[in-house]
Amino acid sequence: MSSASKPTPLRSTYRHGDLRRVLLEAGVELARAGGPEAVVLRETTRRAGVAPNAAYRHFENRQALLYAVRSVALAAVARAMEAEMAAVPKNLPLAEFARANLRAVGTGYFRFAQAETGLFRTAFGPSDDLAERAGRAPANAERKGQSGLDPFELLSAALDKLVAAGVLSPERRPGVEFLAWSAVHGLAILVIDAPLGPIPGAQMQEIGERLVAMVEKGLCEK
Amino acid sequence: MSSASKPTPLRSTYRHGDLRRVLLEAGVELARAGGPEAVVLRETTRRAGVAPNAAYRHFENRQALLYAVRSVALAAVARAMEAEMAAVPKNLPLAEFARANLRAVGTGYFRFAQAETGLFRTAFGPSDDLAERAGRAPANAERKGQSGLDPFELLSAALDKLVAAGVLSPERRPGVEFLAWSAVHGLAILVIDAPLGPIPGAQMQEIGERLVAMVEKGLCEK
DNA sequence: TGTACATCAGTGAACGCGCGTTCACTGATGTAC
DNA sequence: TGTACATCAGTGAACGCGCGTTCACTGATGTAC
Repeated sequence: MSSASKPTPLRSTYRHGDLRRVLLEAGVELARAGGPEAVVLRETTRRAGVAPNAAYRHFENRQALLYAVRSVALAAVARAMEAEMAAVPKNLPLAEFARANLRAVGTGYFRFAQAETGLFRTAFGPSDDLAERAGRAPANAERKGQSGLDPFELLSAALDKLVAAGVLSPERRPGVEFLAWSAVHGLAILVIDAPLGPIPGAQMQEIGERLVAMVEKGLCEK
Repeated sequence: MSSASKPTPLRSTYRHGDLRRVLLEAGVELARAGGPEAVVLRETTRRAGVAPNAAYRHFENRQALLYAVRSVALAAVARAMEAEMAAVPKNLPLAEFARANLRAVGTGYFRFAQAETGLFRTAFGPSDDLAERAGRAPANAERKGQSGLDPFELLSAALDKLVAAGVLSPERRPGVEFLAWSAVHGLAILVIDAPLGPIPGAQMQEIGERLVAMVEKGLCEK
């Protein structure tokens, strides 16, 4: 047991004890820096200071690790949205509160996309596994925020509040989350990928506000 | 020169004569089937019936090939939008025509995303080369439609028409393309990646219409 | 019209890379007696 | 309290894969004379 020659022991025991968590955290770190395609088994184990195949004791394969990371990322998005919602003044009139709440959902989402691009892309990027898309991976406690809701459920709840406050008519309610989500997600992509060319940062904030206003207006008014 | 033993000659001359075009077409085909990450040098040359390194006579590297493919994809999007716009009745009142024109831009874009997902993702996917993002690859004739406008320019033109028709006030005009683009692009992503889970195809068409209506309303009304 | 020659498009072989995954193993741990 | 043993988390080595890219080459083409 000559321990001096090893490059970085990082752990004195033969058994790790908490490798699953450490691998997951390393995977999240990779996702944060490089998006879903950066979540790679070999690098993950390297960071955990462990042999590449050790991961197979805790994850069936690379895809399974990526799922776990994605759940963490989704939870992070949810928490960012919740934080934004928590900043909405509680003493507003009902209708106004409901609107502010929806705006908070949008800006929370949007800000997270700006601040944590890699995690955002991991959370919402294409799931290359068709099984997941087909719904084989259903509701997952891991992907939720403190409120117990995932990002999409937070949006739905905000829209329900809008109906309850009489701002959005009930018959227009069904499917509205898809419209709202499309707009905000599209803006997030605009910021992340800049497919239309770079946008001056100064303009960005204003565009975000105008977009949310557009959604609110386009959705609610007769 | 025993030609019988070769697996598939595909070409009798030693020189190809038109390899650049053939490589580009093979690359487009790969993009069509698998998006930007499928545009891979070795497979492209394989399809062209040529040694892998032959590509370097025509493209500096893989990235250069991908750019060329992206330009073709952008031109295809532009043509799809133009086709949709051409279907707008010419005899409508000015304001109505301008609105219909904007809707055509949106639905053309959206339909292309549905019909040609791989090319769409190639056209608008993240450009992993920062140089391109920074603007080193400026206006490119290749990426335009018959009208000489690229997809983004088509959208801008439609919005200008909206102003000219008095539907959109001039002071609200600046930056509006980003709002409109965000909404429609977000919907396209919704369809392609289904990050919110599968959406019944029947609902899809309706959602598309409602989204475009939302944009129109949210943009124009006071 | 015929011949010598420069050009340069495509060849063949090889490189190093990092990846996911499988195999037979080893040795620390915790439990049963 | 002490010993034998089963468990199973992590090891070490290896596999095959497809990729981008570089090298020195070869031989068909078109031009100059």
